[in-house]
Formats: sequence, structure tokens, C-alpha cells
Amino acid sequence: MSDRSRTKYIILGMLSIEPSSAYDIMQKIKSSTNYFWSESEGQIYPTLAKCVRDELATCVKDSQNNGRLKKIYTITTKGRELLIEWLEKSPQDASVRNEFLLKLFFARNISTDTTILHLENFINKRQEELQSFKNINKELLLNHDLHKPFWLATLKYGIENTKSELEWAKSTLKSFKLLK
Amino acid sequence: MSDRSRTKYIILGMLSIEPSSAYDIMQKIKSSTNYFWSESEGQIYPTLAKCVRDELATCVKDSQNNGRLKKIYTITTKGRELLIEWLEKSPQDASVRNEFLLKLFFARNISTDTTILHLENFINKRQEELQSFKNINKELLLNHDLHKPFWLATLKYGIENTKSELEWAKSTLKSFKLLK
DNA sequence: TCGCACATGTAACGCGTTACATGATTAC
DNA sequence: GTAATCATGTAACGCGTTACATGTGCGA
Repeated sequence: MSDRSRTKYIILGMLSIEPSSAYDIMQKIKSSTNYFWSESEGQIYPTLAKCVRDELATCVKDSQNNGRLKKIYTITTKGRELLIEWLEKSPQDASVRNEFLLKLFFARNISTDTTILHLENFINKRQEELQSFKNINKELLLNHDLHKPFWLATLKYGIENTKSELEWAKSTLKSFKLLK
Repeated sequence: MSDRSRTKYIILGMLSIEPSSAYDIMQKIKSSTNYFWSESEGQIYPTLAKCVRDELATCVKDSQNNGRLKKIYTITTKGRELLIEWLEKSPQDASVRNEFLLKLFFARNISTDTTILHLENFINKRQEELQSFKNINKELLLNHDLHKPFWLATLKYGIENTKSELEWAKSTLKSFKLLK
């Protein structure tokens, strides 16, 4: 596996918490890291298979799952070592592709009304997002394992960031309405 | 060209401001949109060539550039129409890959000292970034063309976001130092 | 004369998304 | 019955990065 693939690290990270299936990992990503790191199905399944080939994880078939096939993956010592090595390295800069801001940057080419509409949609989405963060926060506060301070910290990042986006969007919306 | 390629839209957007060379476009991206949309050389040159083939832009060779070869690209009516059509469509959600947050999420696996180091580096980077935003802001305030309100708005987004990241990081750093 | 900024590109590689394909169980 | 969720995967496609290759002009 190429060293560039960061998909394997989120997989190893999730497996370092507890043994899981590919489906479990996808669910966990969607419910916990999605706002700063997402993955697609078509990436998780082949990368998990590769982790097994590279002896970073092992796989057992679980048949006690109501007859449903479920493959449970467990991290190996080698996998844990590789994960730790990566975690300790200085993180790369975040890569962002924010289509909303790009469209705003070139918005001189379209009507102010359309831009206002996009801003209003943005505000609505951020408000929904903030609500879902608050729900996750409630659940997380009940959790008491050793991951808690780290999960709270990343979640707080999401909350603060979304709040800041909301304030910016509201003030920007106001200024564009005056522009008309 | 596939409709999925968003590289062509940032190119058309930059050309909608003024005719430019590939090199110019790269410089503009680096100095103005890089914090929410970046592109690499290996993407700009072939996509520009494709824009010419698809009649979204035209190209003339500039020989008045001290003997240096420089190809100046100009957006066509078709290109401008395609750009506007895209700008008006509701923007897709931003995709983010924040390695720093991902490492923090799994930081239970490493020492608190290493995490503290990563946080301190993060704070330093954000402080530098904030300073460079402020310099761009100064320049932008002197500018008086029709793009100004949009460029100020995206820049303000960057500034507010970075400020929020800084506050979060400082408070998180404090809490991890207490944890030790 | 040495290095940096200007200026153009190509090649290799594989990452990552999207769409497709399949099928069981559960809740309404 | 039927839709949603659970659960597994593959195939196609091309996007996007990284590294390479080449050369000029300018300032220290």
C-alpha cells in the first residue's frame, strides 16, 4: 500500500478503538469525523482488504449476526505501531475545497439575488449542523472512556467553527442586502 | 471535459476577471483562494488546454514579454455562459480533509506531550496565516473594482475562521496541559 | 555566478468518487 | 408488501498530486 493513502490510517484508528466491520467503520466515520474527514464505501472495502494483506489487521467472519454475513476486523500489533508512527508525525496542512466560497469569490458575474439565496441556504445548513453537533455533544458527555477528552476537543472545534461561519454568514447577508 | 471537473470553473472564473497565462492563474490562486480552494500545476496546464479545445477560452502567444514565451488565455462567450450557469447552481458541500483533527481524534494512542506539540505548531501556523490575511486585507481595501465586496467577504470568512481556530486551539492547549 | 522567480509543460501513479450489483432483515 | 437499514463488495473513470524536464531573465 502506498504511504500516501491516508484512508488506511482512519481505518486503523477506528480499529484501535474496537474491532469492527467495514460497515461499522463507515457508520462511525459518518457520525463522528465526517465534518473534518470523510470516506466513501468504494475506498473502505478495498483498503480494509489491503490492510489484511499487509498484516495490519486480521479478519474473522461473524456468523452469530442473525445469519447475516459480517466480517469483523481487528488491528494487529504491526498495525498499531504503524498508526502510532503516523499519529506522532507532524500533521499535513488541511486540504479544503469550499465550492460555496469559490462561487462567492466570482459572484460579480451573477445577480445579487442569487448570491443572497446561496447565503440563506448556507445559514440554514449551518444551523442544522450546529443542532446535530449539540446532540452528539450530549451523548458524548455521558461517555467516560479514555478517548473522551480528544473527542470532545474535535467536536468543540466543529461547534466553534460552525458558530463562526454562522456569524460571518449573517453579517455578510446583511451587507449584501444593503448593496441592492 | 467531464462535468465533474471543478478545476475548469476556477480557471474560467479567473479568466472572467482578466485575460491571463497559466502561470498568472496559479499565482492568483495561491494569493487569493488558496485557503479555500487550491490547484496544482499539473492540473492547470492540461485543463487550460482542454478549455481551448472546448472553445471556452482562446489563446494568443505574447512575444512582447522580453522574449519569454507567454500564452495569454481569454474567456469566450461560451465560457462565460458556462461559468454563470455553474455559479448560479446551489453549491456542493465543502469537502475537508483535516489531518490535524484526525490525529487529535485518535490521540489517545500517543503521549499528551506529542499532542501538545502538535497543538502549539497549529497555533503558530494559524497566527502566521492571520497575519498574511491582514496584509491581503490592507491591499484589498485600496482596490475599488466591482469584485471588491465579494473578495472582502471571502477574505473576512478566512479571517474569522482562523480567529475561531486560534481561540479553540488556545483553550484546548490549556485543557491538555492541565490533563498532564 | 548563483539562485530565485518567471514560464511552460508532461508522466506516472493511485486515490477517491460514483454508480452498480446483490441480498438479508426489520419495522411499518 | 415495501421501504429502510444492514451488509458486502466491484468497476469505471478521471481527478489531482508529485516529480520530472526545460529554459530565460534578473538581482545580489
